Amino acid sequence: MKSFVRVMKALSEPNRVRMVKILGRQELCVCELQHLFGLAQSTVSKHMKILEEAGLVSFRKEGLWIIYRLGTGEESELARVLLEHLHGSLEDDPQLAAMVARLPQLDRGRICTL
Amino acid sequence: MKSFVRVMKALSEPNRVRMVKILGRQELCVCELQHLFGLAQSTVSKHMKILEEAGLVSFRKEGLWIIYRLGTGEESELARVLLEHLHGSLEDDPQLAAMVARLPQLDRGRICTL
DNA sequence: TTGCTATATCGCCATATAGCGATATGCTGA
DNA sequence: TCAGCATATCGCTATATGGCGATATAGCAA
Repeated sequence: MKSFVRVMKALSEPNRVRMVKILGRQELCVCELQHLFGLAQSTVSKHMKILEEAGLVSFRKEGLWIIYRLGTGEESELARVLLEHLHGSLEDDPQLAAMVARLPQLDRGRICTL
Repeated sequence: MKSFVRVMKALSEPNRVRMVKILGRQELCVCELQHLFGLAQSTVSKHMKILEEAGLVSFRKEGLWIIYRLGTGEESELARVLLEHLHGSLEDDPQLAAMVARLPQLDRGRICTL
């Protein structure tokens, strides 16, 4: 029950859902997410922790950057089912679409060392 | 996005998840749920409204009783997927198991007209 | 080492929500 | 009509959570 609720809560917040959707397109570091979403760095970091603890995303370190990517859902059957459902859903969300449109212009080196 | 979050929020609360699980076994009126869960009537009613608005349960009236049953998920693909996932999951939750064990003794006529 | 940068964590505030009791609504039966 | 019961809604309180800025941590570079 605890892990079930953990996954459900993680995807009960629109910005976190969008983060998962975005990471489904390409992996991103925290400061890229911060610029895409217009949120404080601490807020993004907190969201990613919640998603990571739910088994929805994972990360690797690359120098100073923590690069997040979509999880495989292998730890949690529920996470796997929801990641699969999200793949192809919610594409009509305006805020998500706007961020997806800005994805190609993202330049990690330029944005993060500002 | 709004309907997605509505469904996820509805199943982000342990007691609501248990209510869905219980209704997967048999339909119940509000006062039966109230007695099973040991919650105030107003609390149960509020939970059921949230689940109903998410398309996870439906109800019919039978005299004074409002009898809730599991939804079919036909309005929401996400609801359908989650109801399917829940079928057979979380059976190990102690509180849920305790309530399931008490299900056979439930007697609507005796409980509700106390 | 020192300085710089990216991320994580902490402390706080505003809002959301689970819980309750009290009250309103709605149906049934006398 | 009126009385009584099941359910819904309202008002409130305590806790949870999303947001921020400030600070701590960690890694790279000089």
